[in-house]
Amino acid sequence: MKIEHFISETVTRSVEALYGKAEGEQLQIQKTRKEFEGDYTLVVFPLLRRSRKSPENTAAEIGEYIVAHTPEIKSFNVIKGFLNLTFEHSFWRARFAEICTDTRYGEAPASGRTVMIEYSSPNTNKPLHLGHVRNNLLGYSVARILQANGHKVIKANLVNDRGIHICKSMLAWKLFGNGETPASTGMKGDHLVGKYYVEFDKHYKAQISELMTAGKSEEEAKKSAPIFQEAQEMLRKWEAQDPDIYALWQMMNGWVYDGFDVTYKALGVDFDKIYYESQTYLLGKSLVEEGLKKGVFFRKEDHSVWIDLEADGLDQKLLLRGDGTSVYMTQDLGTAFRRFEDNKLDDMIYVVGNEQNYHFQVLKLILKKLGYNWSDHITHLSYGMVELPEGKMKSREGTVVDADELIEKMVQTAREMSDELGKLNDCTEEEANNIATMVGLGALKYFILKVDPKKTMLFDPRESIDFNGNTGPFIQYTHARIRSILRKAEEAGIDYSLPVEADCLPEEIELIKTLTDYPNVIAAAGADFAPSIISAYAYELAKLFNGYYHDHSILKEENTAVRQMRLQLAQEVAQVIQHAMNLLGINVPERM
RNA sequence: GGUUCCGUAGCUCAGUUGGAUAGAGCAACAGCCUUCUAAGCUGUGGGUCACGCGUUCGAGCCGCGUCGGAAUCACCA
Repeated sequence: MKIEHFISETVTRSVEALYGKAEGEQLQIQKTRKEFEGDYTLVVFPLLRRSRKSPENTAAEIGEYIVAHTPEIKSFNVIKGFLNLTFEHSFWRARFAEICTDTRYGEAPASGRTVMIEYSSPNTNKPLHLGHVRNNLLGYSVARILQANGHKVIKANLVNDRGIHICKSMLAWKLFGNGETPASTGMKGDHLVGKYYVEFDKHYKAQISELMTAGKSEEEAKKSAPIFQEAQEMLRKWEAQDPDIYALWQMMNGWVYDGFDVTYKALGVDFDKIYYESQTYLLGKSLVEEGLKKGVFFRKEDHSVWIDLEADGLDQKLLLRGDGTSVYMTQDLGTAFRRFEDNKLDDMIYVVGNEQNYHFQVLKLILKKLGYNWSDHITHLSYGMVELPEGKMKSREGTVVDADELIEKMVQTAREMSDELGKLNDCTEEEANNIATMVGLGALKYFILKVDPKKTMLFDPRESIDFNGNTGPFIQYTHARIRSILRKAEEAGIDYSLPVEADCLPEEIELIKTLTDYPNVIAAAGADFAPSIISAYAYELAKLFNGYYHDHSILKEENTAVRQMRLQLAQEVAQVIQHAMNLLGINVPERM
């Protein structure tokens, strides 16, 4: 039985026996805080009306009753209105034995729900940067967490492969590229295409200032710059499926996809479905027709279609241009509809930056007004910007942190640090590289995932590369140490798989209690889409074990039963750490 | 101006449905390698939880207001 159920049932029964049945009132039970004696605590303040006694007397009365009627509970103490209950060691041992035999500990049974999570969704005109890294890591981790909560998860990526941005790169490549390819330059495809996007911008800016010195206003200059008009012409040709443009588009996008694949692989993220906007951008028009018929939308004189959301505190929003072409919102209405219909989704989660909060607010509202109740099951997992110590990232000013460079730097630093510390001296070159990769990426991933998604976060490259403190490598390190102990136990032929009856130290009880909490942590992280809850837990567990590890010997313990219990405990801690890190998409090395 | 979000130690961040004396890490200082991995452990100092009012036995958390910051309010995606 789950421990929370056991406690709440026990306490509820006792309270009812003393004061009669409660009327839907929830008892407040929580883990006892470290500075007090006890395992679980009942807050008695809400019960005072029924007991008609002081908080202290009420708590004492309940405590006496519980201890007298519950063999598993050893003792109680009362501080103000808090009743602290202490359990017998045998109770914790039994609970620990349950955890050890559960091979899928922490994971919830199948829920029968299907959830789609869309993340990454890159543009194909430039490489991924730090903002995308946050997006990808969040999306992937939340997908893992939802799986652990028993849901069927579909990871989706909607690639924005068409539009004026890619045409800019294409045009600049055509004009100035001299036939360069990833193969001929040795450049990663996305970086090569990105290079021409920058190239376009350079010429564009030059033309604008030229036109402005010739007397045009900035706005005019922006519109009439020849290179810009040429890019627009290219987009028109693309939409008309001009064979030459189409071939160029396919070739350059292909380069970008090859480049993205490398980055995704390095980050350890993947997808079940990849959608391309070139195939979905015409969707949604029928929904607009439907909305017009229902009178939810209206048409203006120029034939453009709008919805008036002023009554909802928002403003008017365009849904279809005057020439009948669709806009972003049209497409998103269409794709949402298709996805719910095609996949029988229960929930849809979009991992998209907070600059689109308004968009998703409107999207949900419109679907609701069209009568689609599944609109309530759309979640925008919004995340804040990643800022640098010097200020904001601006791609045009060259202050972006490139994802590939960052990954390389992290791995390289991990390698340098471990060489310096002599950590990997007896590894082969290949092993050492693998470990450095896990550690470098672990540092990066943990650094990003431990922050609440909705907050703007500061990425300090120097701090992220510091492997001390509340970091991924610290947790990985704890895991590696435990594995090392277990290897040695195995070499010594110690069998610690059998149940043991040793008494536990307070630190050991503490560890078991923390392990007991793991399923709740996964559930909470799943409900809030919050990898940060998992990371906080993993750190707490690792820290707890580290302190214990320093103060008590495991292999050298002479009492066989105690040693077995400690080995079992170590093994279980390692497994839970590994599982938790897995949910964050972080690999844990066997040694480091 | 409207909408949404943020404001917690010098810095970066936690803080579960409202509960006990608000927690970590970094930085600073003082200890700890003859003993299972020192990428570690132990200790010290550091706070008007932006501010005010309210609800409550009880507020960092809930409500209202003020101040400060961010995003957004495109026939871009």
